[in-house]
Amino acid sequence: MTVDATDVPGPYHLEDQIGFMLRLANQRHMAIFTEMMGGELTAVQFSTLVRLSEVDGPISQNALGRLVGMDAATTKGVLARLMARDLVKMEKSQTDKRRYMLSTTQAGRDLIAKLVPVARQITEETLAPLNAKERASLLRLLAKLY
Amino acid sequence: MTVDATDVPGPYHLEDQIGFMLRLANQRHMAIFTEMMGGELTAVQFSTLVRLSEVDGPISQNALGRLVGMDAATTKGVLARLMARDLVKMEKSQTDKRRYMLSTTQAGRDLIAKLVPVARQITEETLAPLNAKERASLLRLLAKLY
DNA sequence: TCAAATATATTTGCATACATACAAAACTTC
DNA sequence: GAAGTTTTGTATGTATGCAAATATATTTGA
Repeated sequence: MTVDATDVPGPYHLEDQIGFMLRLANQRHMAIFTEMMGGELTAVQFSTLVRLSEVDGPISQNALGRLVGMDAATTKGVLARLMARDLVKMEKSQTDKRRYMLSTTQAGRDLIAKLVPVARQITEETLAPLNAKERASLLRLLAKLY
Repeated sequence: MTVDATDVPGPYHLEDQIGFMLRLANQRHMAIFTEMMGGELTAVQFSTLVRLSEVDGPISQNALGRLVGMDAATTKGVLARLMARDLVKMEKSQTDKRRYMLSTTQAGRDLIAKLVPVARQITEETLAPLNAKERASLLRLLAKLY
């Protein structure tokens, strides 16, 4: 009877856990985002507005939420805040009475145009510790995880 | 006068942004964590309890929070929930009247012993799409980001 | 066609997470 | 040892994020 080293896991270090590291990296990014965006939009609000301006046909609330990776409850709150600032508008669908049809306002499109360059700088600042090859590698690996 | 291609940024795609990808990858991990942990502890509660059992000398609230990457306000809530379940205990420091000295209870240590194997499985499940080399690379790159 | 399954939206409750402001205690420095 | 700074803990408000329950409307399939 022999001992198999693979049966003996090493010590459990938080720093070796993907979840712990994802949380810390995300926190660092969020700090950079909040600071550089100067409180204009949160990261989720920005993503949502960018997506809506991309599809820019009218789209339902849930469908837009899915495109940004938010569940229905979260989506409702994010859109409520965007609408309160007149960056997004909502109309009842004629064909499907459950739906609201969402679209950007001119103010929403103007704000996106202004903030996209800032968002590029935020990405640059977050990735500053990595070279070009490492950046591509990281994005590729993250994309595999979901 | 010539045109420099580096002056013309390409289109802005959310999928190329590190922040968007970090958020999605983290979400996927959290879903796996919540499901496999069966509601015993949240990811942050687990990390906090593991850290506290590692240092296992008494430690102040803020100091523990910093070791897990939480701010003071978040730390307070997390510890309140762990204490309510008798996984952590708190005593007033004699030498520093501002401080609470935190330590794990026997129930806390027992729970950690039971859950560490589950946490290993959660990490494995989250990283399932990657081979060994990719996993090491991802952890290394994430560690550079904060 | 009508019942069952789906899709959409809302609401509530709980758990991070950060900004901000505050009070008390301890430390540093001159 | 007094003044200024730092640390610790608390409280509040805002913003995700998910689970679960509810209600309504649409689509599907037997």
